[in-house]
Amino acid sequence: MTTVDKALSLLEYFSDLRPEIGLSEFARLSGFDKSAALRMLGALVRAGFVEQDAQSRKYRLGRSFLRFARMREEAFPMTQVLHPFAERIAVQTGETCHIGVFSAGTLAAGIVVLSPQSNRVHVAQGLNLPFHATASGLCFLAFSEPEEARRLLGEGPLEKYNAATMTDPKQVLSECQRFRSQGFSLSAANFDPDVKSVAAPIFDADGRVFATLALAAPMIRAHDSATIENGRLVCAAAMEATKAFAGDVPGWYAQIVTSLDKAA
Amino acid sequence: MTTVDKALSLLEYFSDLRPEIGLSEFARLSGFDKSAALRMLGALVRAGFVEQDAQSRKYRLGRSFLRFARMREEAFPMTQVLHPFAERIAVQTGETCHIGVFSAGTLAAGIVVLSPQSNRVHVAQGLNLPFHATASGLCFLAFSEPEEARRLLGEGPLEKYNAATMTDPKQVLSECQRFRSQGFSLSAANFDPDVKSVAAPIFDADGRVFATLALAAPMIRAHDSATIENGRLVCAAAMEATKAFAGDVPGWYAQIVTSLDKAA
DNA sequence: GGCGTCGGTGACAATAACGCACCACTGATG
DNA sequence: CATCAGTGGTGCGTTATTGTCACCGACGCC
Repeated sequence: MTTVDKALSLLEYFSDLRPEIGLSEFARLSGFDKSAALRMLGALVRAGFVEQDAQSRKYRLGRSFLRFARMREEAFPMTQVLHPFAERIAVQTGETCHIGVFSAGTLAAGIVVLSPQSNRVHVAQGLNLPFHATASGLCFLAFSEPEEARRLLGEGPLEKYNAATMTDPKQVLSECQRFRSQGFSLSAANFDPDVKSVAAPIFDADGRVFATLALAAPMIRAHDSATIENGRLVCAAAMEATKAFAGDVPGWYAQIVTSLDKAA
Repeated sequence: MTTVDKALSLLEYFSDLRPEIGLSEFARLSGFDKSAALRMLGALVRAGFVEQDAQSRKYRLGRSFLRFARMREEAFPMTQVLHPFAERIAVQTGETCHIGVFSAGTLAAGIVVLSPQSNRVHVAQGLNLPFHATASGLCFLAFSEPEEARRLLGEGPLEKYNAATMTDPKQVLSECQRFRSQGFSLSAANFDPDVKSVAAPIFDADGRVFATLALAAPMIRAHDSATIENGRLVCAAAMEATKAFAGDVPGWYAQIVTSLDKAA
C-alpha cells in the first residue's frame, strides 16, 4: 500500500451520513496516526479534493470533484449515454430503474429513474448497493471474476438488513452462479422487505462488468411472470447499453440473452 | 511536495483537449520517472480516479469523480445554490452570465447561463478562465491576497490571446488594485476580441474569494453606461450569492457595493 | 536487420513518511 | 476553579517508501 493509496482511502470515509470529518476522527476511522492523516489531508486540500471548514476545522469533500466529474463526463459521457436506457425501461415497465456504477470497491446508484406510478420503489441517487443484498450487487458479483467476487464479499458474516438477507458468502456465491447462467440476478426482500428486483450486467471494453441495470418493483406487483419478463427486459437493455458504451459483450452472454428472447 | 501531491498533480494534465494520456506521456509532461509515474497511476487506478483503456493502454479520468461530485453537491450544494443567481442576472441583463470556480490553482466556468438573445457570448461549461485575461480571472486576483495573486500569475510574460491582452504581471496587478477599490473587475477584449466583461467576487466562510460572478456582453452592446450598470448588478448579485452560501462578505466590500447602489 | 517508440519491471541508494511525545486550546464536569 | 478528556496541530529520530536507472519484450517503421 503506497502513501497515495492511504491518502485517497481517507476520502472513502465521507458519505451522505458523514459529510464532514475532523482530524482526530480521520485518525480513528483509518487507524493512521494523526500526524500522518494531517499530512495526507494537507495534500488533498492543496489538490482541492478536500476543503476545511473555516470555523469547525472539519474537513469536507472539495471543489475539484465538480471540475473533474465534468471533464470525465465530457470526454466519456457515461451517465449521458446510459440514462436513456434506464429511462426507457422505467417507462416501458412502469417500475423504478437504476444503474449501479462500480468504483473503488463499491457499487452505488449512479443513475436513477423513478417509476411514474404512485406506489413505487424509491432509490436515492448515490445510494450504496451492498453486494450481497441487492439485485445490482449480486449481479455484479455473478459476472465478475470469481476471485474478485470473493474478495468483495470478504470473510463474512455479512450484514443482515432483514430476515431474508443472506449472510454466508458461500451461499451468496452459489446463488450468483445460478444468476450467471440465467443472465440476470434476482433479489426478493434481501435489502428492503417489500421490494423485488432484477439486474443485468453492463460490460466495459475489456468485457468486465462495471455497471448493472436494475429494475425494482413493489412486492405486490412482482408476480413471477412479471419478474421473468422484467429479467428479459433488463438483459436486453443492458446488452444494448453495453454496445452504446463501446463495451464488449462476451459471446456466451449474448447467447443467453438471445435464448431468453426466443423463449418469450 | 509530498508524494501524494505529485500523484494528484498528474490529474491536472487531463483536459478537454487531452482526455487520455499514456504512461510515457505522463512521465514527459510531469518530469517524473516512468516507473514513479506508473506507481502513482496504480494508486489512482485503485482509487477509481483514473482508469486505463483496455486496448490503447492510455489512462483517463475515472468513475470515482462522479460519485464524489454527487456526494459533495449533496452535502454542500454549491452549484445548486449559485445557479439561480446566474440565471437571474442573465435574464435581467439579457447577457451571458457565468460563475468561475477556483480549485487547485485554476479558475474554470463552473456555472454558465447563456444569454437569451441570438447575438450572445458563448462560454463553454468548464472553460478555463486565465487569471490575466478574463474579467473573472482579474476579479479573482483583485480580491485574493496580493501574495497569492503574484503566485498565481507567475513570472511572466503571460500568454497573449490577442492584441489587448496584458502580458506583464506588474501591469495586471496594478489594474487589479483599481478593480479591488471599484468593487468589480473589467475586461475588454483581453481574451476574446469582441467581448467585454465584468465580474464580482463571491466569498467563502473565511472571507476569501473562491468564485466570481461574471457577465459577458458582445462589444457592440457594451456601451459605458451598460457596463457600469452591469458592474453594479454583478456586485449586488455576488454579494447576495455569498450570503446564500453562508460566506462572509468583508465589511469594506459591503461598503463599496452599497455606495455603488446609492450612486445609481 | 536496426531504430525509436511504447508499457512495464526490478533493485539499490536517497529521501520522505511514520509514529511518538508534546503543545495550546476548548468545553464539560465535579 | 481545577481537572479531565477531547480537539487540531507540531517537531524529530527511525524506518520504510520513493526516486532513479538499466533493462525487458512488443510494436511499427524503413
